[in-house]
Amino acid sequence: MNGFLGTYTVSLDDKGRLNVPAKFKGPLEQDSPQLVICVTDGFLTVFPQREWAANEEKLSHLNAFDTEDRTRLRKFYARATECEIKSGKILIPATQREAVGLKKEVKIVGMSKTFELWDPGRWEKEHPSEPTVL
Amino acid sequence: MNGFLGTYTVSLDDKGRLNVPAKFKGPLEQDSPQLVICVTDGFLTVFPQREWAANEEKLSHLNAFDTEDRTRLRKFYARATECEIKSGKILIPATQREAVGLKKEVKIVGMSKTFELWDPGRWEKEHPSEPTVL
DNA sequence: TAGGATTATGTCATAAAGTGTCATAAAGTG
DNA sequence: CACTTTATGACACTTTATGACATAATCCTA
Repeated sequence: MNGFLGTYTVSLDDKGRLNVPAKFKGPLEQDSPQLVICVTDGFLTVFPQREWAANEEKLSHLNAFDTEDRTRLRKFYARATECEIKSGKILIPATQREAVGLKKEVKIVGMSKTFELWDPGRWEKEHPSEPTVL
Repeated sequence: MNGFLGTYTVSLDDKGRLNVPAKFKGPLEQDSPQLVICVTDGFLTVFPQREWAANEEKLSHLNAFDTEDRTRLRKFYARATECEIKSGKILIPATQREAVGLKKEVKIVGMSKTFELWDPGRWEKEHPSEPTVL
Protein backbone atom coordinates (compact mmCIF):
# COMPACT_ATOMS: atom_id res chain seq x y z
CA MET A 1 0.00 0.00 0.00
CA ASN A 2 1.30 3.40 -1.01
CA GLY A 3 -0.87 5.39 1.31
CA PHE A 4 -3.76 7.61 0.39
CA LEU A 5 -3.45 8.99 -3.13
CA GLY A 6 -5.62 10.95 -5.48
CA THR A 7 -8.60 13.24 -5.38
CA TYR A 8 -12.20 12.08 -5.36
CA THR A 9 -15.52 13.78 -5.12
CA VAL A 10 -17.85 11.98 -2.76
CA SER A 11 -21.11 12.74 -1.05
CA LEU A 12 -22.28 13.15 2.50
CA ASP A 13 -25.59 11.45 3.27
CA ASP A 14 -28.47 13.15 5.04
CA LYS A 15 -26.85 12.62 8.44
CA GLY A 16 -23.45 13.90 7.41
CA ARG A 17 -21.74 10.60 6.80
CA LEU A 18 -18.91 10.45 4.34
CA ASN A 19 -19.04 7.63 1.83
CA VAL A 20 -15.43 6.53 1.86
CA PRO A 21 -14.21 5.59 -1.62
CA ALA A 22 -13.17 1.98 -2.02
CA LYS A 23 -9.53 2.84 -2.51
CA PHE A 24 -9.34 4.41 0.93
CA LYS A 25 -11.62 1.93 2.59
CA GLY A 26 -9.23 -0.99 2.57
CA PRO A 27 -6.28 0.70 4.24
CA LEU A 28 -8.53 2.31 6.81
CA GLU A 29 -10.43 -0.77 7.80
CA GLN A 30 -7.64 -3.27 7.86
CA ASP A 31 -5.50 -1.21 10.19
CA SER A 32 -8.12 -0.07 12.66
CA PRO A 33 -11.53 1.53 12.21
CA GLN A 34 -10.49 4.28 14.61
CA LEU A 35 -9.44 7.62 13.24
CA VAL A 36 -9.09 11.21 14.26
CA ILE A 37 -10.47 14.13 12.30
CA CYS A 38 -8.89 17.50 12.87
CA VAL A 39 -9.91 20.95 11.71
CA THR A 40 -7.02 22.53 9.83
CA ASP A 41 -6.97 25.78 7.80
CA GLY A 42 -10.33 25.58 6.14
CA PHE A 43 -10.40 21.84 5.64
CA LEU A 44 -10.41 18.62 7.65
CA THR A 45 -7.49 16.29 8.04
CA VAL A 46 -8.22 12.63 8.68
CA PHE A 47 -5.59 10.70 10.61
CA PRO A 48 -5.76 6.95 10.89
CA GLN A 49 -5.38 6.05 14.54
CA ARG A 50 -1.76 5.06 14.20
CA GLU A 51 -0.76 8.22 12.40
CA TRP A 52 -2.46 10.36 15.00
CA ALA A 53 -0.59 8.61 17.76
CA ALA A 54 2.67 9.35 15.96
CA ASN A 55 1.86 13.05 15.85
CA GLU A 56 0.77 13.11 19.44
CA GLU A 57 4.09 11.67 20.36
CA LYS A 58 5.71 14.86 19.14
CA LEU A 59 3.83 16.85 21.75
CA SER A 60 4.87 14.73 24.66
CA HIS A 61 7.57 17.13 25.77
CA LEU A 62 5.07 19.89 26.48
CA ASN A 63 4.13 20.61 30.06
CA ALA A 64 0.41 20.63 30.85
CA PHE A 65 1.06 22.90 33.82
CA ASP A 66 2.62 25.64 31.75
CA THR A 67 0.15 28.17 30.42
CA GLU A 68 1.83 28.57 27.05
CA ASP A 69 2.36 24.91 26.46
CA ARG A 70 -1.21 24.30 27.41
CA THR A 71 -2.35 26.72 24.75
CA ARG A 72 -0.34 24.83 22.21
CA LEU A 73 -1.76 21.51 23.31
CA ARG A 74 -5.25 22.90 23.21
CA LYS A 75 -4.85 23.94 19.61
CA PHE A 76 -4.08 20.37 18.77
CA TYR A 77 -6.61 18.55 20.88
CA ALA A 78 -9.54 20.92 20.85
CA ARG A 79 -9.93 20.78 17.10
CA ALA A 80 -9.78 17.02 16.88
CA THR A 81 -12.45 14.37 17.26
CA GLU A 82 -12.20 10.65 17.44
CA CYS A 83 -14.33 8.91 14.82
CA GLU A 84 -14.81 5.48 13.44
CA ILE A 85 -15.39 4.03 10.02
CA LYS A 86 -18.59 1.99 10.19
CA SER A 87 -20.29 0.20 7.34
CA GLY A 88 -17.82 1.97 5.08
CA LYS A 89 -18.93 5.38 6.22
CA ILE A 90 -17.51 7.99 8.55
CA LEU A 91 -19.80 10.31 10.44
CA ILE A 92 -18.31 13.78 10.34
CA PRO A 93 -19.50 15.64 13.43
CA ALA A 94 -21.72 18.61 12.68
CA THR A 95 -19.36 21.09 14.32
CA GLN A 96 -16.53 20.01 12.08
CA ARG A 97 -18.65 20.05 8.95
CA GLU A 98 -19.66 23.56 9.79
CA ALA A 99 -16.16 24.66 10.67
CA VAL A 100 -14.97 24.08 7.12
CA GLY A 101 -18.26 24.51 5.27
CA LEU A 102 -18.89 20.97 4.09
CA LYS A 103 -22.18 20.49 2.32
CA LYS A 104 -23.47 17.67 0.15
CA GLU A 105 -20.34 17.27 -1.93
CA VAL A 106 -16.86 16.79 -0.57
CA LYS A 107 -13.44 16.60 -2.19
CA ILE A 108 -11.36 13.94 -0.59
CA VAL A 109 -7.66 14.37 -1.18
CA GLY A 110 -5.02 11.77 -0.45
CA MET A 111 -1.94 12.94 1.42
CA SER A 112 -0.20 9.60 1.78
CA LYS A 113 -0.37 8.99 5.52
CA THR A 114 -3.48 11.11 5.97
CA PHE A 115 -6.18 12.52 3.75
CA GLU A 116 -8.10 15.75 3.63
CA LEU A 117 -11.71 16.77 3.21
CA TRP A 118 -12.50 19.97 1.34
CA ASP A 119 -15.54 21.86 0.31
CA PRO A 120 -15.29 21.73 -3.51
CA GLY A 121 -15.70 25.49 -3.78
CA ARG A 122 -12.85 26.22 -1.45
CA TRP A 123 -10.74 23.55 -3.06
CA GLU A 124 -11.14 25.13 -6.50
CA LYS A 125 -10.38 28.56 -5.12
CA GLU A 126 -7.15 27.46 -3.50
CA HIS A 127 -6.14 25.00 -6.22
CA PRO A 128 -7.08 26.50 -9.56
CA SER A 129 -6.35 23.96 -12.28
CA GLU A 130 -2.88 24.66 -13.44
CA PRO A 131 -0.03 22.60 -14.80
CA THR A 132 1.64 20.64 -12.06
CA VAL A 133 5.27 21.33 -11.45
CA LEU A 134 7.04 18.72 -9.43
CA MET B 1 -8.71 5.24 23.03
CA ASN B 2 -7.02 8.50 22.16
CA GLY B 3 -7.96 10.31 25.32
CA PHE B 4 -10.32 13.25 25.50
CA LEU B 5 -10.50 15.03 22.16
CA GLY B 6 -12.59 17.74 20.64
CA THR B 7 -14.76 20.62 21.68
CA TYR B 8 -18.42 20.24 22.56
CA THR B 9 -21.03 22.61 23.78
CA VAL B 10 -23.12 21.05 26.50
CA SER B 11 -25.58 22.29 29.03
CA LEU B 12 -25.70 22.47 32.77
CA ASP B 13 -29.09 21.47 34.12
CA ASP B 14 -30.97 23.60 36.60
CA LYS B 15 -28.90 22.20 39.46
CA GLY B 16 -25.55 22.80 37.83
CA ARG B 17 -24.92 19.30 36.60
CA LEU B 18 -22.85 18.86 33.50
CA ASN B 19 -24.24 16.51 30.89
CA VAL B 20 -21.12 14.63 29.91
CA PRO B 21 -21.04 13.89 26.19
CA ALA B 22 -21.06 10.21 25.29
CA LYS B 23 -17.54 10.31 23.91
CA PHE B 24 -16.17 11.33 27.29
CA LYS B 25 -18.53 9.22 29.33
CA GLY B 26 -17.05 5.85 28.48
CA PRO B 27 -13.47 6.61 29.47
CA LEU B 28 -14.60 8.33 32.65
CA GLU B 29 -16.96 5.67 33.88
CA GLN B 30 -14.98 2.60 33.04
CA ASP B 31 -11.92 3.81 34.87
CA SER B 32 -13.49 5.18 38.01
CA PRO B 33 -16.35 7.59 38.59
CA GLN B 34 -14.08 9.69 40.82
CA LEU B 35 -12.54 12.83 39.44
CA VAL B 36 -11.01 16.07 40.56
CA ILE B 37 -12.01 19.47 39.28
CA CYS B 38 -9.53 22.26 39.61
CA VAL B 39 -9.88 25.98 38.98
CA THR B 40 -7.22 27.06 36.51
CA ASP B 41 -6.82 30.44 34.76
CA GLY B 42 -10.42 31.26 34.05
CA PHE B 43 -11.60 27.73 33.36
CA LEU B 44 -11.97 24.39 35.10
CA THR B 45 -9.73 21.42 34.54
CA VAL B 46 -11.21 17.98 35.10
CA PHE B 47 -8.80 15.22 36.08
CA PRO B 48 -9.92 11.62 36.12
CA GLN B 49 -8.90 10.13 39.43
CA ARG B 50 -5.94 8.29 37.96
CA GLU B 51 -4.60 11.31 36.15
CA TRP B 52 -4.87 13.42 39.27
CA ALA B 53 -2.86 10.87 41.16
CA ALA B 54 -0.21 10.92 38.46
CA ASN B 55 0.08 14.68 38.68
CA GLU B 56 0.21 14.63 42.42
CA GLU B 57 3.12 12.29 42.07
CA LYS B 58 4.97 14.91 40.07
CA LEU B 59 4.46 17.43 42.82
CA SER B 60 5.79 15.15 45.46
CA HIS B 61 9.31 16.37 44.87
CA LEU B 62 8.34 19.87 45.92
CA ASN B 63 9.39 20.87 49.37
CA ALA B 64 6.59 21.78 51.77
CA PHE B 65 9.08 23.84 53.78
CA ASP B 66 10.01 26.04 50.86
CA THR B 67 7.86 29.13 50.58
CA GLU B 68 7.67 29.16 46.81
CA ASP B 69 7.01 25.50 46.48
CA ARG B 70 4.38 25.78 49.12
CA THR B 71 2.66 28.47 47.09
CA ARG B 72 2.72 26.21 44.09
CA LEU B 73 1.29 23.31 46.01
CA ARG B 74 -1.40 25.47 47.48
CA LYS B 75 -2.45 26.59 44.02
CA PHE B 76 -2.93 23.02 43.07
CA TYR B 77 -4.71 21.72 46.12
CA ALA B 78 -6.67 24.67 47.37
CA ARG B 79 -8.54 25.11 44.14
CA ALA B 80 -9.44 21.49 43.65
CA THR B 81 -12.55 19.55 44.56
CA GLU B 82 -13.28 15.89 44.39
CA CYS B 83 -16.36 15.06 42.35
CA GLU B 84 -18.07 12.04 40.91
CA ILE B 85 -19.82 11.17 37.70
CA LYS B 86 -23.31 9.88 38.53
CA SER B 87 -26.01 8.88 36.06
CA GLY B 88 -23.77 10.32 33.38
CA LYS B 89 -23.70 13.73 35.00
CA ILE B 90 -21.15 15.63 37.05
CA LEU B 91 -22.28 18.11 39.63
CA ILE B 92 -20.03 21.14 39.41
CA PRO B 93 -19.88 22.81 42.83
CA ALA B 94 -21.39 26.27 42.87
CA THR B 95 -18.16 27.92 44.01
CA GLN B 96 -16.30 26.52 41.04
CA ARG B 97 -19.03 27.46 38.60
CA GLU B 98 -18.89 30.97 39.91
CA ALA B 99 -15.12 31.11 39.92
CA VAL B 100 -15.00 30.75 36.15
CA GLY B 101 -18.40 32.18 35.25
CA LEU B 102 -20.17 29.05 34.05
CA LYS B 103 -23.80 29.57 33.16
CA LYS B 104 -26.25 27.43 31.20
CA GLU B 105 -23.90 26.61 28.35
CA VAL B 106 -20.45 25.18 28.73
CA LYS B 107 -17.68 24.44 26.28
CA ILE B 108 -16.03 21.16 27.09
CA VAL B 109 -12.60 20.85 25.58
CA GLY B 110 -10.61 17.66 25.40
CA MET B 111 -6.95 17.82 26.42
CA SER B 112 -6.15 14.15 26.01
CA LYS B 113 -5.60 13.07 29.61
CA THR B 114 -7.83 15.75 31.08
CA PHE B 115 -10.53 18.05 29.81
CA GLU B 116 -11.51 21.63 30.43
CA LEU B 117 -14.73 23.50 31.05
CA TRP B 118 -15.08 27.00 29.67
CA ASP B 119 -17.70 29.67 29.60
CA PRO B 120 -18.41 30.00 25.86
CA GLY B 121 -17.90 33.75 25.94
CA ARG B 122 -14.48 33.48 27.50
CA TRP B 123 -13.57 30.62 25.22
CA GLU B 124 -14.33 32.67 22.11
CA LYS B 125 -12.44 35.61 23.47
CA GLU B 126 -9.31 33.61 24.13
CA HIS B 127 -9.58 31.33 21.10
CA PRO B 128 -10.75 33.36 18.15
CA SER B 129 -11.11 30.98 15.21
CA GLU B 130 -7.77 31.06 13.58
CA PRO B 131 -5.89 28.78 11.25
CA THR B 132 -4.40 25.77 12.95
CA VAL B 133 -0.73 25.15 12.49
CA LEU B 134 0.38 21.67 13.27
C1' DT C 1 -33.89 19.84 67.54
C1' DA C 2 -38.00 20.63 64.42
C1' DG C 3 -39.13 22.87 60.43
C1' DG C 4 -38.12 25.09 56.34
C1' DA C 5 -34.98 26.18 52.93
C1' DT C 6 -31.41 24.98 50.02
C1' DT C 7 -28.66 21.72 47.62
C1' DA C 8 -28.19 16.85 45.65
C1' DT C 9 -29.64 12.87 43.23
C1' DG C 10 -32.28 9.53 40.34
C1' DT C 11 -35.47 8.92 36.76
C1' DC C 12 -38.15 9.75 32.90
C1' DA C 13 -40.12 11.96 28.48
C1' DT C 14 -38.97 14.18 24.55
C1' DA C 15 -36.28 15.74 20.80
C1' DA C 16 -32.17 15.45 18.32
C1' DA C 17 -28.33 13.01 16.55
C1' DG C 18 -26.09 8.75 15.17
C1' DT C 19 -26.20 3.93 13.07
C1' DG C 20 -27.30 -0.29 10.21
C1' DT C 21 -29.20 -1.98 6.19
C1' DC C 22 -30.98 -2.25 1.86
C1' DA C 23 -32.46 -0.96 -2.97
C1' DT C 24 -31.13 1.38 -6.66
C1' DA C 25 -28.04 3.81 -9.69
C1' DA C 26 -23.63 4.52 -11.42
C1' DA C 27 -19.11 3.20 -12.52
C1' DG C 28 -15.56 -0.01 -13.50
C1' DT C 29 -13.89 -4.53 -15.54
C1' DG C 30 -12.91 -8.19 -18.65
C1' DC D 1 -22.01 -6.05 -23.46
C1' DA D 2 -22.75 -8.75 -19.24
C1' DC D 3 -21.09 -8.83 -14.75
C1' DT D 4 -19.07 -7.07 -10.63
C1' DT D 5 -18.03 -3.54 -7.66
C1' DT D 6 -18.93 0.96 -5.73
C1' DA D 7 -21.65 5.05 -4.45
C1' DT D 8 -25.87 7.10 -3.01
C1' DG D 9 -30.28 7.95 -0.84
C1' DA D 10 -33.79 6.32 2.00
C1' DC D 11 -35.69 4.40 5.96
C1' DA D 12 -36.18 2.27 10.44
C1' DC D 13 -34.03 1.85 14.56
C1' DT D 14 -30.85 3.06 18.44
C1' DT D 15 -28.44 6.09 21.22
C1' DT D 16 -27.67 10.56 23.25
C1' DA D 17 -28.77 15.20 25.17
C1' DT D 18 -31.79 17.97 27.66
C1' DG D 19 -35.25 19.72 30.72
C1' DA D 20 -38.39 18.57 34.18
C1' DC D 21 -39.91 16.48 38.12
C1' DA D 22 -39.94 13.81 42.47
C1' DT D 23 -37.44 12.45 46.17
C1' DA D 24 -33.49 12.54 49.39
C1' DA D 25 -29.89 14.69 51.95
C1' DT D 26 -27.93 18.70 54.14
C1' DC D 27 -27.78 22.99 56.33
C1' DC D 28 -29.59 26.84 59.02
C1' DT D 29 -32.17 29.19 62.15
C1' DA D 30 -35.56 29.91 65.50
